[in-house]
Amino acid sequence: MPADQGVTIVYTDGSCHGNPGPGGWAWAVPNGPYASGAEARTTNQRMELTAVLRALEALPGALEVVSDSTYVVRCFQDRWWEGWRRRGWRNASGQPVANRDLWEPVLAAVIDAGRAVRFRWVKGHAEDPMNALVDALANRAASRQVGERGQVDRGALLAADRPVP
Amino acid sequence: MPADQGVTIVYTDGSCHGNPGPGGWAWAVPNGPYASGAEARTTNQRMELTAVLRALEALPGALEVVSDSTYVVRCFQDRWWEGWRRRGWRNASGQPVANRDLWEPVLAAVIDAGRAVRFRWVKGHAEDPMNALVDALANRAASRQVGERGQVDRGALLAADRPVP
RNA sequence: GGACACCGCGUGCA
DNA sequence: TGCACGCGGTGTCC
Repeated sequence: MPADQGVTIVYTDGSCHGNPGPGGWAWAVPNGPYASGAEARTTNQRMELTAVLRALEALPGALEVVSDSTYVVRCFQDRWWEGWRRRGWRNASGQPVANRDLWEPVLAAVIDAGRAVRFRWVKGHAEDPMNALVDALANRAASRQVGERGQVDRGALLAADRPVP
Repeated sequence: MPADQGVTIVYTDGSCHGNPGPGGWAWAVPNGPYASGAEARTTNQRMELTAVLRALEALPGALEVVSDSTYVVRCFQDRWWEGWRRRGWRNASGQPVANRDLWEPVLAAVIDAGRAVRFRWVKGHAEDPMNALVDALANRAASRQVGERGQVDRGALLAADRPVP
């Protein structure tokens, strides 16, 4: 029996037209639920982070979060958050850590809650179909400035999905 | 008397079937000379640039180069070349500047020579008949893989010229 | 100095 | 519809 037993895999992504500008986020579980949302003016990093936060809030149990953002993944893999807390939320350059209002609830939900959450990085715009799916969802949310919820098709992932006109 | 007195206007264009693939370039002066050439395997950008370089070599005096390539025009209008030289021929992403072997002689012939050369952008596939002419010439060169030289008809610019099958 | 992402633009094609 | 060729910029970290 693999150690991954019971771990939910969730893909996350964010997009932001203009950066800063109108943005969108999305998460999706293969053959499971998905959700997306939008913000009128934000940054790419905030949308990547928001996608993770919304997934943490919506999904119970052990998680594997798959993202193409090293900003998100390396915070945990390289334990950036330890340095941030030790230095009173200053980064290595002595500047205030950006997006602290999002990082704090994320760390609370992962580190402080002692929850089993693993982060995995995948290259963007590559072969991974689930990464392509959340990319399309986040992009659509950013363009339409609305959120969606639903169930990922088990067949062709994005058959009915096309770029927004 | 306009300041443009004595400025030769030259239209340039490049094409490339497949990109990368067999390509062609062309330049033409309204009611003046034209030239075209071909290459067996190249890119669209290299052909656009080559068209400019050949025009600079062939035509004396002050020039107005008209191109539908922002790649070519914005290098001068936005002074990309200054950044490239400052950064040791790295682009803004830190990668080596592409087509440096063509950019260097072009910059030498324009910037370093202190020559009066202006660049103007026109939308491709629009109403401009001279842009259509050099597009047809470059396309024909790419398809036939041969060069041509001649004189632009003063009448209907492209009466005998049609897209190559 | 390094890395990833997010965009914007035009051209060239299939 | 989607790909390749190329550029500039911001968001963020180490």
